[in-house]
Amino acid sequence: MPQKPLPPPDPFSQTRAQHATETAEDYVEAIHELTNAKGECRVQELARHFNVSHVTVSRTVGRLQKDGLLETAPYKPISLTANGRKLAQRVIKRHKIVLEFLLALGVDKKTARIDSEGIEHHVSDVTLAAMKRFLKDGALP
Amino acid sequence: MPQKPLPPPDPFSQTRAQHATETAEDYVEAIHELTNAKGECRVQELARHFNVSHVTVSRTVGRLQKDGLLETAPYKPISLTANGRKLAQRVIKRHKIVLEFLLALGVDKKTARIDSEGIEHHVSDVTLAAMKRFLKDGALP
DNA sequence: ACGAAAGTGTAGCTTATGCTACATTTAGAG
DNA sequence: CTCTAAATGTAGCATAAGCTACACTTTCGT
Repeated sequence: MPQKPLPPPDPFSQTRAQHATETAEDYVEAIHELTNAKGECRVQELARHFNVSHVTVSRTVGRLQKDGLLETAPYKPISLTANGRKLAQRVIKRHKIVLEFLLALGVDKKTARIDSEGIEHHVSDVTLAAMKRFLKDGALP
Repeated sequence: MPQKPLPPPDPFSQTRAQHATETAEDYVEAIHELTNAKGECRVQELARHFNVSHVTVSRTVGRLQKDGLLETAPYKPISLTANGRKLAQRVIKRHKIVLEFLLALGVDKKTARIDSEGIEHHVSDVTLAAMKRFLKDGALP
């Protein structure tokens, strides 16, 4: 007999999940750098950094806390968890390589900065390795 | 005197708008190629192509029609408008350059295909020019 | 010509990301 | 110490993109 339709096995997926991941990466990266630069990281700072309202930041921070990437409390600063720090370090390293790669390619600094932020989330380990090789060898394989 | 708060001057912006643009680019690209390959483009084909439900495609197609990028009618195939075709050609050209660039960099075909789809939306004209130059000269400026 | 299968549309739910307006807390000036 | 300004939180709305379930067309085989 036809059973009751199974509960949604995959509540959200694909693009939505990917965007959520990109957001997480952007946030941990920013939190890591703002913390290093200013000693602590505040909602308002993130809002300025991303050029969005503090409300948007506040909600996203809540989600990332639920996901175990950061910790905070009402009216308190935001700090990364061990997991968050690990992710941040990976993301920052990747971002740096992409940026340097674009510069090596002859892209001007301002454009390279902008493009690298968009591109970084879509660079696989394989492509990242190719960029590193290029930066080191200055030539093709 | 404090006037009534102005009506929202910018109903949605930034990330949301950018994602919407990326979606538009992906769709016109796919529609252009599916039309070339199969003579016509159907909702179901797009759903298979993007690996999403036909409902998602249907809604997005409605928005893109409203935006003047394509035309369709209930139960009819989808075709690009002049604007849609123009956008598609730009996107396809850019995508092709990014893909060839990654291949030239030594990235394997499968990875290059995947990464180029993520990267293409974030490559500015400046960076695209740098990639073209690299493909042509095979060296740095 | 009819009935089933495939395709498409509609209703309604979810999450993620934006916003404004308003409430609350914290911190700093006096 | 108080009182205000800045920061943060909450309520409530919008859009975009994902889904399932169900209804309706089209198409195609028999």
